[in-house]
Amino acid sequence: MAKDVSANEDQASEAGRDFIRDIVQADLDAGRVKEVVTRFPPEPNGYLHIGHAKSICLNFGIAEEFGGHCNLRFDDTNPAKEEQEYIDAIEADVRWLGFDWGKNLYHASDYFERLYNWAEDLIRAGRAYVDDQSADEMRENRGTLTEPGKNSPFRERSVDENLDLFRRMRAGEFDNGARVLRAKIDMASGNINLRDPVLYRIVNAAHPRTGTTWKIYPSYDFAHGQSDAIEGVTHSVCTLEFEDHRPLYDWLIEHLDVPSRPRQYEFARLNLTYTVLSKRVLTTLVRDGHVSGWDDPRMPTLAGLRRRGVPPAALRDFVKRIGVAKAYSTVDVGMLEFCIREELNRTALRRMAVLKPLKIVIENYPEGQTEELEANNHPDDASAGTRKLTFSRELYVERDDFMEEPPKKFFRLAPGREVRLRYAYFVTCREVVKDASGEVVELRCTYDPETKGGNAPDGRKVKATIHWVSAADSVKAEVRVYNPLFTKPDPKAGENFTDDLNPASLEVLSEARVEPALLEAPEGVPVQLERQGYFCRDKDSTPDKLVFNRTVGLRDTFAKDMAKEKAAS
RNA sequence: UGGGGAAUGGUGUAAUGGUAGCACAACAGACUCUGACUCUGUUUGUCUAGGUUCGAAUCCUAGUUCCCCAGCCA
Repeated sequence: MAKDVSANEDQASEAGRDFIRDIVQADLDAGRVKEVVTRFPPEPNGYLHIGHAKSICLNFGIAEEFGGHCNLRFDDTNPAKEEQEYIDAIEADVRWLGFDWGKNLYHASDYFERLYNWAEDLIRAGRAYVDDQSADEMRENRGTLTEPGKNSPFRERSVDENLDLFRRMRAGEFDNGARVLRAKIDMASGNINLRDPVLYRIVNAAHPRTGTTWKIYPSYDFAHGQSDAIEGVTHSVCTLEFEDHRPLYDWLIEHLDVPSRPRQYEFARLNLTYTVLSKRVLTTLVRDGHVSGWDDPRMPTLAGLRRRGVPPAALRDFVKRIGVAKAYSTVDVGMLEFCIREELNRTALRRMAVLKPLKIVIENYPEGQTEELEANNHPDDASAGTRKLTFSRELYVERDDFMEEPPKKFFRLAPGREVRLRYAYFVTCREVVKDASGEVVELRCTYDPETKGGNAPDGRKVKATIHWVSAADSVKAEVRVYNPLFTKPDPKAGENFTDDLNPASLEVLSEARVEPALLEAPEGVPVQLERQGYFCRDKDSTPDKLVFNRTVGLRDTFAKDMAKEKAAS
């Protein structure tokens, strides 16, 4: 790692304000809260993605900045969808992102008994009832967006009957879906969440933590606010789609004897161009094999980003830069790439590798001779040290660094042209060797021995410096280059989302050759392959086959100019 | 006349009645043993129409557009 790794974190301390932090500050100033308590409350029914990173950074960030704490709480109220695998992955991902909940790890399921007792309280107060209607009947009687609903025929049951029925629900006397417990609020409310929302339903499924102890489970609405209250959460921060749940959240807190009074605030969730962050779509992508798994490097999951080589500091920086607001917005994925490059430019060691090799032979370099040349591990950080590169008569350069008929702005190798091999010598292309089909298979070159180390004593300049590896020493590797998973900036997230899937999201370069130092590259730690981008060794690597992932390419104004010219002509 | 939200350059986000700022992107240039990095400069914005005010992104009125809600999901 290069020096000054904490530079980004220092900037983080001067983190910008947003409307939520303003509210927190005002509550502190007014003495409404003494210690700020937030929570990150994932449901363990999938893997965390970059949208969750925004929420994690917000919740943990606020707690940290105001000297409070943030709980990690699993909202595990629906055993039909939840699995231990997800619980484990979520904990690992939050830690990886750089946050520590200390001893503040909780589960909504820890509160099942207390929640149940509160439900009985509500029944005794005449504010909840057991409804025998089927799901279909309930839907019909709920009304529509513009028409009020109709009261359930079971709405006026006696407290005793409700209590008896609810206890029997708990005891497992009824089938899935036979009855539910509902809050008695207002079937004519314009807010559909207030039309007697379901508080408990019967679910016959094993819960990852409570097993088969419970036959009934609280709904999100009944569990969330009360869990916040139990934990002393002061600021319950969630996304915009819960805005019209807030009246219900408040109603429950008001009518229950809870130990504290949390408040809910909502912010806009993250959207990214060329990316889908819907859990349903991500799950389908994995299940139907469109990607290799939750940690496929093309996935926007934290596991995928980690495997791809994205440093957690880059993600934190990204979240800081995009801000927090209530306006619906879609962030350009280019912003993310910028944050990744910025972090990696500072921290990643430099190496050389040729992705699409083209052999060159230095005709005037003695056969069998080799020599060691010194190369910097980081251009801006001498403490990163140097390494040796082996130069020899036969080398590989990048195919894209040679053109037989170069256009005007192409500065690299071409017949008769002299370029610099990085850290080595000036070489001149003398002859182009082609195979029967006319494809260039080899370049015959000469080198200037006077230019050792990369500079000419006569002061002559060269317009390009290109990377290379030695033919004998370099190691074969597979390099996986990732393109966006979707072809459109605003891909469909509905049933037919596969229409927008990018068939070329994965490019495998199986003939790459890397310098020997890369044999020791640790998995997941990116290096810069000079002039190309940031890459890290993938977990698929074996002792005889190295596999690298491209995290992100370097900015490439040349390629951009060429593309523009091509488009113009 | 169902309820709840949101509108500031291409994108994201500030400005809480007083010079519309920052970042990304884009463009032009400098530098360069990475066509990277870095540096310099430039372009581009307050949804619309009225009103209040010395002064409006901000306040008022009317409109427009977009998002969320009719799970026994969260």
